[in-house]
Parts: sequence; structure tokens; C-alpha cells
Amino acid sequence: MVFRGRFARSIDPKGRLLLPNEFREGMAKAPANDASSASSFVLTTYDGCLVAFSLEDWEELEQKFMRIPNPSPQVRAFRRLVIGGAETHTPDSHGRILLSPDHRAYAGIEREATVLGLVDRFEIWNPAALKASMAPDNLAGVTEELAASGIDFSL
Amino acid sequence: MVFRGRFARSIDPKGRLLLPNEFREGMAKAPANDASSASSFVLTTYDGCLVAFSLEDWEELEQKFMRIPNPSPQVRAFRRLVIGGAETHTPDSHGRILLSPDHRAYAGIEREATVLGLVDRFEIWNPAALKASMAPDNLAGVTEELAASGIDFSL
DNA sequence: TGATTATTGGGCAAAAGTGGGGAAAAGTGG
DNA sequence: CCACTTTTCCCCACTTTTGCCCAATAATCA
Repeated sequence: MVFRGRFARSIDPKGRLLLPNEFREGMAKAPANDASSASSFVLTTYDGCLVAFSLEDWEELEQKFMRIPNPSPQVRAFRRLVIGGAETHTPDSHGRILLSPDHRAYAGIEREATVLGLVDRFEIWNPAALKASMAPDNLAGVTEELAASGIDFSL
Repeated sequence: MVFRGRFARSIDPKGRLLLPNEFREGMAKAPANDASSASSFVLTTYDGCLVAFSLEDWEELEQKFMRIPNPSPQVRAFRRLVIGGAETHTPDSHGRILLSPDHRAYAGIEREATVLGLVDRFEIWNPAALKASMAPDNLAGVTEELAASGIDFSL
């Protein structure tokens, strides 16, 4: 499954977020009736947003982080944010998840959110924060950086 | 298939854009009846317009971006714009696609649009924005830059 | 001019998105 | 250990959007 696309979503009064229809892998859709093995995933905090990984990918990441030998205070702090911020979610029958108060606070999400597909993961943002993060100022020098990395993106 | 040419298009009240007849590769044309394997493609946000790539080309690009090791904040922001802005489209039986509200907003497209062929990709612009982007001011120094790159364009 | 194809518009059914009631479960305090 | 409060989950109802189809107008070709 590839997560692709940017979707505006409202958070309902109960704090629920409806995942884009495109992101609900093998899970039960409203009209369908069968399997309904709602696939759960992990949501964590990073970069001012919430990042979602499949359970498998997450477990791998988790192991990598926890196996770092002699972690510096910075690494320990980073782990507390990223690993400690992880929550497992299983969407309801409509494909919605209930964002925890903690996660909403971290990402500054209130009534509106933007869901952003990034191939093997997706992110959940406060729309204004996302826009700010993609502003030209934050992109300055990327082209050069990419070129320096020896990769040609022909964009 | 080579995309070539500049086409003025109107956006209908539902937000649909009719692709130039020349750009509909192996997809079903109105009168034809056969296969009708409407070829889907990817549309993303960049440079203030929407850029379309074939699915194959896009998947390659996507992988390149997502495989950058230890991406800097700038690269992450860039990915959010370019990779996160990608949407898959499959034209309807008339060769039309429905532009998402997000894409229309990004490119500032309302009632009119210009479709621009660029060999292996094409772009969709707000006509005024395209004109502005091609204004003499934005072309200043190109000749020198091209010369510096050691390539002779004889133009 | 007549026939064919391109472009545009709009109706309608199905699906997606949104909101909220109320039961069940979890948490809290005596 | 029990009663009470709060949160979570499951379900139903409503609104909006999307996808599919058909029709009308404009352009092109012979």
C-alpha cells in the first residue's frame, strides 16, 4: 500500500479524525461486510506533526532506536519524543481514529487537520503549521542540497 | 509519448479539467470503444503549478526522495510539498480529471487553466501565473547560466 | 453543407465525510 | 469493594462530494 495525496479533514467534536478512504488498506468499508480486519497502525510525534507507520515498519524502527549503544542525552530525549510518543490505533467501522488529547496538543490540532501521504507513512498536521513548514523560506537551498547529494531529480 | 504544446482549458463548475486530446496516451477516446485502459498518472504540486508524471516515472522519483538517508529539515519540507502533494488521477471516459480543492488552491486555478507539455511531463497552470513566471524578469541571466553549464543551446 | 470529433455542461445514484445518541468500558474516589 | 464520573466505542442519520452517464454546443474535415 502506498500512501499518496493531501487531504483536508475536520476533527469532530469528539476529537475523531476520519482517515482518507484511500488510506484504509485491508479494512472494512462501510457498505462491505466481510473480513473487516481493521489494520491497526502506530502514530507518533515528530517534527511538530503526527506520523503514522504500519505496525511492522514501526517495530523495526523501534528496535533500531532502542539498540543504539551508549545513547547520548540527546538521543535519549529524542527517543522519549518519538518512541515514547507512539500510540497504537485501530480505526472504527468508518475508518476514524480518536486522537489523544496529548497528540492533539503536540500537533496543535483542534478543528481542522491535513493528512499527508508520504509513500510508506503518512502525517497528520495542523493545516497552518504544514503550510508554514512548506513555505519557500524552509525550502531555501534544497535544490543545491539535493544536487550535492549526487541525486538528479529533474524537477 | 511526448507531451508537446500549450493548451488553454476551462475548468467546469465541478472542477473538472479536460486534458488535451494529444495527451491521452493509450486511453479510451470518446468514439473508440475498445480496451479503454485509461492510463492513470500522478499530479503533484511544485513551482506554483501542478506537474503531471506518468505513474512509472513518478514511482521512481518517489523512491529517490524517500530513500534519502537522514534527511535534513529542508529535505523533509520539500518532500511534504512534492511527495505529499501527489495525487493519482484516472481520466474519465471523456479524458477529464477532477482537480482536488487542494490542488486548485495551490495553483490558484479557478475557471481557466493552461496545460503545458514538457516532453516527459506536463504542467497545469493558472494562466496569469504562467505568464508571470515566463516574464523577462524571471529569465534574466539564463543565457549566462546555460553557458556556464557548458552546454551550447544555440538559441 | 453534412458528418464526425472535440469540448463543455449537468443529472443522478453511490460513496465518502460529518455529527451525535447512547451503551459499554475504564478510571476515580470513598 | 462499590458507586459515580468520564471516556471510548458502536451504531444510525444526514450532508456533501465523486463517478458515471447522457446531452448540447463548438470546431474540424471532407
